[in-house]
Amino acid sequence: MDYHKERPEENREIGCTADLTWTPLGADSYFFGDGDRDNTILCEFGWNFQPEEDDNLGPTASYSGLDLVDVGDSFQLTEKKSSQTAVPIGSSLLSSSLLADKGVEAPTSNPSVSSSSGSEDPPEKSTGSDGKPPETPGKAKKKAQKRIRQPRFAFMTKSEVDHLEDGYRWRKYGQKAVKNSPYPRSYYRCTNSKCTVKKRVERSSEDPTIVITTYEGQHCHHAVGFPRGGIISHESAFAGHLTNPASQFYYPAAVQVHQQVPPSITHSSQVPTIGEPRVQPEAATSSQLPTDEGLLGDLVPPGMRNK
DNA sequence: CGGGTTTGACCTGCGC
DNA sequence: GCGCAGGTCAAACCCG
Repeated sequence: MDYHKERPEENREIGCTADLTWTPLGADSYFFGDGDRDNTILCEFGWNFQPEEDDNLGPTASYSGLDLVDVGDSFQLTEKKSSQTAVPIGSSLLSSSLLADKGVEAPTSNPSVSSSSGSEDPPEKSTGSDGKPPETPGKAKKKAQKRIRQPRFAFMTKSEVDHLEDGYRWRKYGQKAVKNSPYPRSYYRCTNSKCTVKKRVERSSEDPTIVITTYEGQHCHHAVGFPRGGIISHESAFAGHLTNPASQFYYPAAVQVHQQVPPSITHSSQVPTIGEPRVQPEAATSSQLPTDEGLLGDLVPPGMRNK
């Protein structure tokens, strides 16, 4: 079942080639969900999405010349007519919180809580790879077991700057040219030594004004806070992005999220998430707060809610 | 001097 | 098996 929908603004077409439904969440966003499959995608100016299931009967969507394709344990954002993987996605914090908002048990995939068996190591140097000489234990371990993917999620943001402020401190550890794109992809790692969160930042080759940010993992610590006074209370991998005046963000107001939850979303409960323990401090915290506004609440400082 | 960035090399996964 | 592309490392460099 294919259908298309015109965005109210800019008349940008969002193509959808899956049996899913678009549910308006406000002027700039839609929920793209299929309750039966526990997949939810929040499309904003760019989009946030979360394949929430392990069985991954994911949707295939397209936006601005990109295809979102379910490829098993992750999603791929690929350029049309190209097999190149641009943004693989796992599960996202976004829906996690959103679901929590709905009183639905949020998926928990806390990378900080070492995933799958304590074998998961301090990622940092575990990849002693790069090694020329000796095979460090870490390397051996890495070879022994497949690299475990942390939950990921990505979103697109219209911004002039590549690296958006999100309340956390990041250290850039690499940059690579991306095939079929004139823009390089930057790799960042949370500066907190105990935190394994990483993020990739790249510009859309289709629309240079759009920055595609992909987060992997969840922070195991508090954000450093924002200059404008807000200390991020709960963990959110992207607790902000709103402090940069040069950026244009399209996060729907949390209120809207509450009010316009598409029925389908509520099905997104069981959502295990990549075989990780459910215990997740962050999620727990979120769901406990009566007035919690979910991740979007985390994202959007009160003063910014009604853009 | 400490912390962050740059950048070339290396490793790994995947498709052909 | 090979080549390509993505991802990571780490030395060199930069900056406050």
